[in-house]
Amino acid sequence: MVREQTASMEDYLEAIANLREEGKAVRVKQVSQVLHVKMPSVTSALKKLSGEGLVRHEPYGYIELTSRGDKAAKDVVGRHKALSCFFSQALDIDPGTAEEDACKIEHVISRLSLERLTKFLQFTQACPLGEANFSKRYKYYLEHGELPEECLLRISKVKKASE
Amino acid sequence: MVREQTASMEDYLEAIANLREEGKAVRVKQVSQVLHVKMPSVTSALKKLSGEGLVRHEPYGYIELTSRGDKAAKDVVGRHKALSCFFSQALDIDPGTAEEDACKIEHVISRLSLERLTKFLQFTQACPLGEANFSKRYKYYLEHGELPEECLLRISKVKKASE
DNA sequence: ATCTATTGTTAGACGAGTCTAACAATATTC
DNA sequence: GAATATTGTTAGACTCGTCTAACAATAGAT
Repeated sequence: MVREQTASMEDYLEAIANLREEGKAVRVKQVSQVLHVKMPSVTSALKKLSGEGLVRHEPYGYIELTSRGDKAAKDVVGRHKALSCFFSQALDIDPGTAEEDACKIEHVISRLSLERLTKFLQFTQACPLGEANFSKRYKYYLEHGELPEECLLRISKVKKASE
Repeated sequence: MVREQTASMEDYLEAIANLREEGKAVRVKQVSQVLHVKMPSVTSALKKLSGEGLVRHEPYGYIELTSRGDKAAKDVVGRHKALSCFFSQALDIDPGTAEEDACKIEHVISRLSLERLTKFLQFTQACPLGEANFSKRYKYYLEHGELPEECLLRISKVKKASE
């Protein structure tokens, strides 16, 4: 699946899908507010996306995604979630920054890197190595700039145990 | 330090800095080849960057960075290196993809996330937790889809040792 | 020193995406 | 149900960054 939409068009698809998800009426005004653009920009984007069969929109009516549009939107949303998850959980970034970065990076990251990022997150959460998990030790390292005592401690214990 | 350049202009600065670094003569042709754009695009970019005092360039002459331009370029290059390093080393992505992704993401990632990514990499490399380091275990997980034996094993050993 | 190949520049078109201004349709309110 | 407010559309300007085509300067070869 090649990336066939520009960053902007992906943003429109994503915004429509999110509004849909929140049960809100999807109208030009809403989209324009979410994306911080003026209404004519939305109209113009909708025209383009309709032309490509990703969106259904009669003038002055509600905005809907076609099944193809929905698929494309879900793809973007998935990328977004994976990224913001990675940033906030693995890197302990504040939600605001995590969102911001996800919004930008979602348009440019490769499939492979995204998949690996996800797996990395799963791994760090699945491989706790004792009572303190990886994330906790990382956060200690972030705060103090050096490895946590218990991390070094554990190494010596392991060595003893395997002797 | 706010991001004051567009992605394109950052690409030009970066390319000039890299060519410089490699000791090559920095000319319009070289830059155009590196960035896969035509020469008029380079000329036009140079005009813009000169106007902003980031580049020195007499018509038909060599291209140089001013000190401000150099600073800006070093900043981009630093972001690029941090990212490609993270992708290739922490996520075990092939160098080609790591480069590609770094090239895109370097223009949009926040300072904070970049810093954390770097620290994360340092941490995973500094916190080996025994003979097999974190990266190795992660790569095992990548290949086999489950935690390595020795990882689970170590946990029990640690538990035994601390009993 | 001239002729040719290469490199670089200028001019101008184009596509993408945004905006403002003006107008049109729909909703709301009295 | 007419007056007004809100929402949406159209038209057209603008920026950014790219391109092609045509021309100009420099470098290299004979």
